[in-house]
Amino acid sequence: MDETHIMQSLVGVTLSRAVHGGMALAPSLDHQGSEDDGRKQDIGDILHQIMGITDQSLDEAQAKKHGLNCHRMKPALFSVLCEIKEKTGLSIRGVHEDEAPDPQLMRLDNMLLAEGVSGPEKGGGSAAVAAAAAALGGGAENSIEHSDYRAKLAQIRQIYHTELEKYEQACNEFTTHVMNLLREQSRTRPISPKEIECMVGIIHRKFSSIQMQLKQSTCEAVMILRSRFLDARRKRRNFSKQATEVLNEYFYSHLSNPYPTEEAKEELAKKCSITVSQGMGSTITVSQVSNWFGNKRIRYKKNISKFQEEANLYAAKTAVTAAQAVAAAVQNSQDSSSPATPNHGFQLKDEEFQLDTTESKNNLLTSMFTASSGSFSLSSSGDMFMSMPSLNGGSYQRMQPNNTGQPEGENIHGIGQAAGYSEALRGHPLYSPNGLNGNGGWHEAATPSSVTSPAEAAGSIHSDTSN
DNA sequence: GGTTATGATTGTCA
DNA sequence: TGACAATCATAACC
Repeated sequence: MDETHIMQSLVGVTLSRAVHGGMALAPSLDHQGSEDDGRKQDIGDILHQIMGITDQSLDEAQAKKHGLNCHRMKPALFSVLCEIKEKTGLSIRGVHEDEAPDPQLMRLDNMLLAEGVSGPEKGGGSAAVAAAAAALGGGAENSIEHSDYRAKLAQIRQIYHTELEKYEQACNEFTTHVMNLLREQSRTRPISPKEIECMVGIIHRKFSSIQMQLKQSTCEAVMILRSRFLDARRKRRNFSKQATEVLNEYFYSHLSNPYPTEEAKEELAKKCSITVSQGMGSTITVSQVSNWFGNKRIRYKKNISKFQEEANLYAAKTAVTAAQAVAAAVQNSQDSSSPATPNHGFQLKDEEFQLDTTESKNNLLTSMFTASSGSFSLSSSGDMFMSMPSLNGGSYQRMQPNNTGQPEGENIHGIGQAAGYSEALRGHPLYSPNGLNGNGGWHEAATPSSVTSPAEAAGSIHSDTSN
């Protein structure tokens, strides 16, 4: 628009002034009268041709351009154009604008640097991963997720750098192209180096805004990655069946005081270090054990009846295990002390308990003892279940039968107690809602001073064997 | 797709 | 600091 304006003003005013003022024009212009008018007309035609170049084909324009470049009036016209342009101050606007760094861009850069996307390749993102892991309180158990996280981060990093490189290359190419164009144009129109610089600045700003979009989307991708991999809620996986069983066994075998100590938790965590379901390959941590017990206590307390069956199941299960262990112990004892006495009540019972499923064991136990529980010393078995070896493969000391040749029914002390547990589930304070204190808590049900079983085996993880 | 189960988080309290 | 209660978010099941 300005070019046209300039041209028009050139034709109307400036040029005539230039012509009459004796600027660097051909000497023939100093002639007078009608000849002057003819020259003006000539210049007007030239300018008209210049203006018309844009409407012509490339070849036509090229040819015309060459003709004009060779025209004798060209230097004079060009200098006039330069003068006008300088006076009108059209050039170089905003060259030095926006010199201050964009805070948004700075934020993005900082974040990408912190996340290990930009910056040095070495250890890319590992610091961020480590920090995130520390924040989550995780340890080696998160290594798999973290390696996955790193892999994804590396992928993002690679895409980011590739795209960035592309943009930079495109920017350079475009800048070079524009500069060449401007240099070429500067032969026919006044273009100062500052203008070229200004144009380069504009191009760079345009490209940097595109880069900012790239950085922004990269940041978003990293955020999504973080939330997916490092937000524990998102990565929730159910524990494996075995792990749950281990935890449940402990819980129900310590129902009077289901508060494992740190050591017990560690032991449980170790014992549960079976891969959680869905093959994530993680192990259960101490804090997960704590969570599990916290949840379990609350949910058990909230709906005891619902857990009754489960409690029954684990009771029977543990009882059977205990009975088997007792039988084995007795067998060993007999083998070593009185090999001449091959038959003992335990052996038969042991065989009877070689059942396939826990349920069938449970049913058997129930059918065996429910009706005749009176014949077994339930009183002595009140918390027998508490002392049963549940998970650590530890001691059965409290389960050692009295090897005193009592009648068979009473000899199967452990089994009787197991039945007693079954009974207790219905009536014993330890396994009834009454086992909880008035506030629905366990703390008063088993005081710390009384929970340590003297018979607890060394190394046992039972931290809170009941009273 | 709705419901239930369950692991994890958060805020509060002792 | 650990336990509890409420809640969230997801998995699992129908």
